[in-house]
Amino acid sequence: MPELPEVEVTRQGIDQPLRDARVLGVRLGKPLRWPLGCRAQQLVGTRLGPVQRRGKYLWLPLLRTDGAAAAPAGGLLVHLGMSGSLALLSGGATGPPPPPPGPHDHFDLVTDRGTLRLNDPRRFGAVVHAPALDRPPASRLLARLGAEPFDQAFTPAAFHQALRGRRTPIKAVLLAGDVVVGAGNIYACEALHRAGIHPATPARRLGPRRAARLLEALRLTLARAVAIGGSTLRDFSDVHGASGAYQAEAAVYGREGRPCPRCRHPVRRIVQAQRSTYYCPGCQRP
DNA sequence: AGTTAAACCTGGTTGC
DNA sequence: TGCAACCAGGTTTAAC
Repeated sequence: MPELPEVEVTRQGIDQPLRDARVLGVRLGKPLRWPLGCRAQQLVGTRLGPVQRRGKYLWLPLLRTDGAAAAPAGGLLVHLGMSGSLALLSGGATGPPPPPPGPHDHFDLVTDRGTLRLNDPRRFGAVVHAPALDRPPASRLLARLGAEPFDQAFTPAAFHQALRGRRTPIKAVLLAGDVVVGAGNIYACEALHRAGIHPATPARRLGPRRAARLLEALRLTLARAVAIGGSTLRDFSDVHGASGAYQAEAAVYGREGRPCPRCRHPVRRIVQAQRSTYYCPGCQRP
């Protein structure tokens, strides 16, 4: 489920409501992809700092307040995997207690401003404690990530340069996330369609003009998705339970056999790197 | 070194 | 209706 837009929508939903929230407790459900990496009790009494996003990861900084001074207590690195979502529930001092956890609710962060609950049926997601973003295990998980797509320092020329020498299909390069992060299967397909580039094109065959066009298409696609709440295929919802709307305006993803909105050719499905790729053979060129 | 499979886990859909 | 096979938003790890 969650690609960059869904993660960013989630970040925006929890950042302000949980700013400075005091952690009152932690509840763990079934095991996620990796263990938490610290004792739950270690988090109690800390306060939440500004929630950040790196790629498809969220970073929830925790500060320990010792009298007047605020000492870093590390933070939580959260990944939503394929089927995860976060919900912000009432609780603590703000209202009625949160509903009891369901069978797929695997992590609760109970605070005085509500309970942050991770629901993840497939359990590919994770909540991992680290002393800092640039220290293990966070640094190890983030080490291979490419540029942030909205980083203006990541220029079309830099993107073009990063694609040189890679004969892997451009779709697979976008998915790998070691050049630029954020696109998963939906938005990789959509960005390539918007750019008019065939997904099987070897990355190194993209010249500076098409590379620039693809980066711009990726930015427009991701920004549009963030603006309308991301995509909800099945599991995803924002922290208030609302669904995204992008899936309704996808041009090719999940639309095999239906006409391309740009040129009316039937959308085709192929498999690349064990994933379905949707594209239009009429207006996406190798 | 660069690319490609296998693995993690659950649930919904499709087909016999 | 029952059941097997296949599919799904991601990423790490091991193997060609």
